[in-house]
Amino acid sequence: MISEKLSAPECTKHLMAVRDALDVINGKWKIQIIIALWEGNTRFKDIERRIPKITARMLSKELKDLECHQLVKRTVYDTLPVSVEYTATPHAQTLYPVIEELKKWGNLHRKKILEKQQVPELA
Amino acid sequence: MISEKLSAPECTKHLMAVRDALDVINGKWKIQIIIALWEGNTRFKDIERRIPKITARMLSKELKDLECHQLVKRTVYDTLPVSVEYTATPHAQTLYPVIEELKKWGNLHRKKILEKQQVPELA
DNA sequence: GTTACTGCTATACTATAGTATACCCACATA
DNA sequence: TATGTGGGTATACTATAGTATAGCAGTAAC
Repeated sequence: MISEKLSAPECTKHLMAVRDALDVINGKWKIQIIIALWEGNTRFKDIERRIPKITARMLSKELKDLECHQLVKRTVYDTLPVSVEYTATPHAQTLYPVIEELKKWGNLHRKKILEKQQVPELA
Repeated sequence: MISEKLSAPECTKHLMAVRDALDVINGKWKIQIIIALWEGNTRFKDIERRIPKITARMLSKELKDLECHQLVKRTVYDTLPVSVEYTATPHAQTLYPVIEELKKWGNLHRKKILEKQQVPELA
């Protein structure tokens, strides 16, 4: 179904793109963080509180990763004490359809798995 | 942009669905394996040869995972010696749009990242 | 002066993913 | 008898992701 149109090198290229995407959104926290930002949580502690069980260490690391991938912008305000604002970039917005597809498929898959677990003592 | 329509528990539910999806397709090999099956590679050694650098150990483990998630069907034929056929299930087909979105976004993201790396000595 | 909040970092650990290498059985071929 | 193929498993390792806990600097509130 894919191979009909693609040569092997082309196919490898597509696989690389999929890998690239997964590498960026992979892990337990990245999508949660992006969504938290979309919800309007912009301060470090706000995000930390919004996402259950995340540690400061992970949040810090993941924010840096996301910034590096240009999905998050970090702005430091020269207040006393300094306040730091994290915002999702326009580029992060382009992830929306991906997340939607993942969400849809996650729900579909859950139903599929549960469906088989039912009807155990039918026959 | 998401929060406007969703209460916190609803949002958590959606996050769970995304997590479920990522848990299934996550890792270096699963999508590659599914695509190899779509391409018509059905025998263990065929798949192993089709996917560069995968080891028998990983292939074996990943095929079991995928079977457990009902994305792959394993059929043993009573030949001498036994031959084993792996096929993608119809349920695996439902992953197609997800993979497409990941591919599209992977390409978009690559362009985005490269775009910034250019123009270093413009000004 | 003590407590608490913000925005982190450091250290040490566990758990999971992935790699490398060798090996197994049953059969076929030379 | 040796070598190769199909379909794997066993053992041991490394690397990365994630957890747990503590602490620090600056400020502010009581």
